[in-house]
Amino acid sequence: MIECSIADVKLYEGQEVLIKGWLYNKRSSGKIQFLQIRDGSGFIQVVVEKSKTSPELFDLCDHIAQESSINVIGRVRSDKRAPSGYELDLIDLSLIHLADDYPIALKEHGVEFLMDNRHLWIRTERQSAILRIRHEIIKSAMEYLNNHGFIKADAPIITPATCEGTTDLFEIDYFGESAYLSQTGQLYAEASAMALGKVYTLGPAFRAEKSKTRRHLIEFWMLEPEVAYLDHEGNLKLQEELVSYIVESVLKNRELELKSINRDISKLEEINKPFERMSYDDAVKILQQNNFDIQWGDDFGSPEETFLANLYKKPLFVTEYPKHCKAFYMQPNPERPDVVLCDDLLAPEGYGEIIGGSQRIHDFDLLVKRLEEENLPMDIYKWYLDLRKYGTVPHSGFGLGIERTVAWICGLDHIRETIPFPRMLYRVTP
RNA sequence: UCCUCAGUAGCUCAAUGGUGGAGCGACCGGCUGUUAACCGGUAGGUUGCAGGUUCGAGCCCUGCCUGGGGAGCCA
Repeated sequence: MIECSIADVKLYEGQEVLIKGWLYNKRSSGKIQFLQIRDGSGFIQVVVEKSKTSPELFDLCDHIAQESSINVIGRVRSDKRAPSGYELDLIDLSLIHLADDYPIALKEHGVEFLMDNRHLWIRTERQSAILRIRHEIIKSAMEYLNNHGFIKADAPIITPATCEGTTDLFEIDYFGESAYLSQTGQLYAEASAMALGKVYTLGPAFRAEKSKTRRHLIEFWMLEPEVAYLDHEGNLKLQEELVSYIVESVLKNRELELKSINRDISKLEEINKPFERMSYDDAVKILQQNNFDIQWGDDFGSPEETFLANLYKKPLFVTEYPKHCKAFYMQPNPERPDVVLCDDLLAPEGYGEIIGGSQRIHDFDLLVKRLEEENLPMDIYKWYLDLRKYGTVPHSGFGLGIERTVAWICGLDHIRETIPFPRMLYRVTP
């Protein structure tokens, strides 16, 4: 007897296999039953014919409730009618646990109901496919970086103060002192890059902002590469390479999942290097020509970003924003000190910003001046300023938002489906 | 925080100010190729909460609660 996963069933045509899984759905037609089962790796249909089954076994199959756990022994048969190309003819089945009335029907449900039942919703074909694609995105991103000499050097989640100075933080009691949940690992990644050269951090980021849109989570995951001796231009190239590699890997390794969520694959196949580029100056001109009420110096909102991104089929870099729109640590353009060497990477199809990156200020005096201009507390950044006192070098990095990348690659309407248990405004359960 | 929409059966939704219904799910029965199967039957309700208007309120008014979508902020 071969025990195998549903994903591997294709390797055992004509043979008997044991699958340990759950009953996903059931249809019956009197003397024939169709059990759809799942095991986490995929879905397959088990055919139960009355004429080929004992009365006890046939009756057992007829009474298994949705999401009951079962072990199925069956013979693998290829069948053109099956979505995955294979079916199992039942030989034996044992019931591990008979499920109670299952709340989630394979029908339409409302958002609130599904979110209340997120712990069960993730069992559905669509949600589990999205989570497998999320895994592929994280795996391939790490694979790319690992293969290019990067060291994974994670940043702390509990931090003493704000890194960027603006956004709201979650405060925690750290043995009587105030500490905060990290909103970015970047400053620590910069320190690690000075030790290890090329590094990345991967971890959750927390923003206590009352954002209530389809693009925002309170807790989201961010991949933040940081590279010593890398300039702005090199930073853009690294982002292009990484994102193209991720898209290629998903297309190559998650074809079934993309199909099962009805993703238009042709749109992903157009994603290749080089990506589109546009300076902030040009972006303002284009927006003004298209009747946006915007002046040089204004930051873009999402309607502006969406308009710009929709001009192209590939991701778009918008570069060199005005200094005052961006964080204190970004390096001004030496030839034009009113703008900084930064980029936002906007995903196509209206998915908006998936990366924010920049070359960092490496000059001690300039960094101090910027901290003063932003009225940030100097003592908290003492260790960060040390990096500019002991062998400072030009360096660059960026943050890739995992969930927004998943939403774009999967073509989802809402970011809440991109992570197993989303944390959103006013929702912390399940 | 602001703008906007919504709350009726376990779920998705109907119901002109005048006797609260249907589909799905559950349960019972029928059907040998179903793909969210189909057909027949049974059970299932404090219409989010509190007031008000009215002969009469699921429906109109006020307040509150909960949720959806959007803005700002950003990944």
